[in-house]
Amino acid sequence: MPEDLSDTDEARDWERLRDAADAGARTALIDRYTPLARKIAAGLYARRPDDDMPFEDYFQYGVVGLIESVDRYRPDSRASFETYATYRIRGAILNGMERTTERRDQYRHQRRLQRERLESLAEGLDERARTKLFEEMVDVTVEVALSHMLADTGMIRDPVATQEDPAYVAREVSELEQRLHAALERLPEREQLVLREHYFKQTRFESLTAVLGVTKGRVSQLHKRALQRLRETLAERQNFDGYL
DNA sequence: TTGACTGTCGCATTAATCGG
DNA sequence: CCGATTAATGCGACAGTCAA
Repeated sequence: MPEDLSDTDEARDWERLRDAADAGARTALIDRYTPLARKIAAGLYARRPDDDMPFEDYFQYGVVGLIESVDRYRPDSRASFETYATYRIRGAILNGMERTTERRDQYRHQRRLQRERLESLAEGLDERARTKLFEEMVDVTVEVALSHMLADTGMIRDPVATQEDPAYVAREVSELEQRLHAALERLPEREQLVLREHYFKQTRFESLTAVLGVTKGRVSQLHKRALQRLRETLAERQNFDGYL
């Protein structure tokens, strides 16, 4: 975050975000407060009960909370954004820790896969590799976002249910959720199923073989293809790089 | 006690291949 | 060409062994 961003810039960003749903303003605001998320994550990390979760994940959950904050905060509300966001960021990290404890094994496994993907790019950063790195970042982000949201809400919110359930009507759905949901909806049925089962219910590929009537090798291929499609869809619309 | 080594398990991924 | 299977591969976690 640039140090010289003035309060005026920030006020203008809030205005652009609220009035015009300006993606650039949104990213700027997220960038501006990322250090806050890092600070809160560091505080919680220092008092961590165990070593199950690496710092990057505290931070990652913090950023998710920050994004939610930016999307839901009303500039004209009484509380300052920092106060509002601090509460949410903290909550997001604590939720993340709780879920992590509950699903330790699945979590570790998932992390390994994510790490692999990024580490495979660590060497020889020429221009082509950089492009690829960005694509991989989007890919990993999609996975992290999916596991976070699907696990958190039980399911990406169903638009039909949203209309019928007053509790949901009142609740704002974040832009990222909407995008993911839209992208997910566009996937072929079987690929959707793989993602929903795998990320929401932590269903192993082996168990999906019975549901889909295919072997786990095929499930893996469907999973890979689904992520690829999601990545392409999300990359079409820009600004996804603001999420990590 | 410790830490290096080895084997095994459970999992996802991938290359090769098949069949419609 | 596309969807699917099979077999091989790779990886982390974990447990057991054994010498230092």
